[in-house]
Amino acid sequence: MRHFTFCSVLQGKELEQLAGIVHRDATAAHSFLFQEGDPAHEVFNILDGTVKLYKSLPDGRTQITGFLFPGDFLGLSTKGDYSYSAEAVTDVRVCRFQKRDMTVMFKDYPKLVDRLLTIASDELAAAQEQMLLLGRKTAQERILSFLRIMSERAQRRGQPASPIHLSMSRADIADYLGLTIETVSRTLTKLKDKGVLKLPRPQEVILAAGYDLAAAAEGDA
Amino acid sequence: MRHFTFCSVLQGKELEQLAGIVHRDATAAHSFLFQEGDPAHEVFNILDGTVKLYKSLPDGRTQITGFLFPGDFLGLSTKGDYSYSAEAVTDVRVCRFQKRDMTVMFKDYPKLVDRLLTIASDELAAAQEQMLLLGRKTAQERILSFLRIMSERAQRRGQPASPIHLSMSRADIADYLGLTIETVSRTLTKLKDKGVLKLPRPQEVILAAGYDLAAAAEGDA
DNA sequence: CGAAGACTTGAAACCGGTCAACTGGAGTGG
DNA sequence: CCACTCCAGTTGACCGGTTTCAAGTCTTCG
Repeated sequence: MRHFTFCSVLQGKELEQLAGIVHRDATAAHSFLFQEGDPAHEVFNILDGTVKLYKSLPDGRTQITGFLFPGDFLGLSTKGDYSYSAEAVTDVRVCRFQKRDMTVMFKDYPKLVDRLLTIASDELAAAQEQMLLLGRKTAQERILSFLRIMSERAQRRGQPASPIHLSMSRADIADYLGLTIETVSRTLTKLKDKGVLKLPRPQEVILAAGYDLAAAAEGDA
Repeated sequence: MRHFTFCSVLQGKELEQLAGIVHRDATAAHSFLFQEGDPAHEVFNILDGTVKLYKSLPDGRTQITGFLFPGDFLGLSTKGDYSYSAEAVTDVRVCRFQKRDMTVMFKDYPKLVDRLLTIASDELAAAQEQMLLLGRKTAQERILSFLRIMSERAQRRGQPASPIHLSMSRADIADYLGLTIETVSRTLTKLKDKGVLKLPRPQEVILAAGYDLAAAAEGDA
């Protein structure tokens, strides 16, 4: 299936109707799309770049709950206030629209409801998978799971499975996997020494051909 | 707000219409409602008892992603196959109906769509909170967070905030918090020795009056 | 070329895990 | 009625993977 964004679909079909409803916007790396506690009346669709979602404790400890890439939605299934923060990891382009306008779209395009539920279902399944990772996997399994996730999402965007380009820092990877930056770095080095992967640059991972990433990420030797 | 189940609401209003659609059922403790990989065509509403949802790794390591109590839904936002297993912790009574029948209900009761999205949104927020717990909290913070969650959910069902009745075993608590049963036990003992709580029986926790559980669960001294 | 920041590497400490023994209450049967 | 068994929960001693603290190295960019 071909990769596409919600916005581009809308453009093709209902451009005039949606003029003044859908807005395009650019956001610089490290700036917020919104923060925990902000009222959630906007929905975003990522056009380009990487966004991180996270929650923090009072003393600063942080857990990244997900990364967003082109085509992904943000804020769709959020009611009331945002319960997490969204920050641009790289420079980002998004399209945004008011949630109340989406209700209007529901009436005209009832299939959107189904699509929305599918997205919510996928998000929840990913969240449960991440709980398994955070609660029960070793550092090495977490790193391999992370590489697998990044590789599969790149493929869904039409990119090759390997090399994997990591647009986020070691600190972000650590905050996503519930580890420290040192453990992330050490574990990658160990995998490199084992011949599982190559690291020509810190942000580029080349997987060894024939390595069963999925099995290794689940602890199957 | 008064506690009620979806089923009881339906009963009052649309009993005849739904005859043959909604079924009541009893399930013994430790038996499955469904397992990971089963096709997801049923939706459940818990009437009585406790249910656990979990995912496992090939070697048996298990992460419980949530507990369900009377009034809670199960399978609502699941598309395709279940990506997790659901098992009765205690004897359980549920009401069940086919998801395809729910689509019919959508047409007659459009507010259900909104309610559905609210449930999905709440589930996702809880999942993110749990990721923060699993990725970044200490054993003591996890136990206190757990007690807080159990207490608040009991209150939503019209029960007092304390004493807290734990219907699940130490093993289930451990699998929910990403710990071992020994650490769960030790941490509870430590909190008892500090005077934070009393443990008249393993499944009954009495919180010290005036103790700020919410703050302690987030690491505020 | 120099500075700043990201990443890596090393050594030591520590929190929670592992392994093992003990306790206590519920249920059973002599 | 009491001894026995069973199993969940508790407690203790030790271990080890990950964190912490502290240097190093590499890259980028002015």
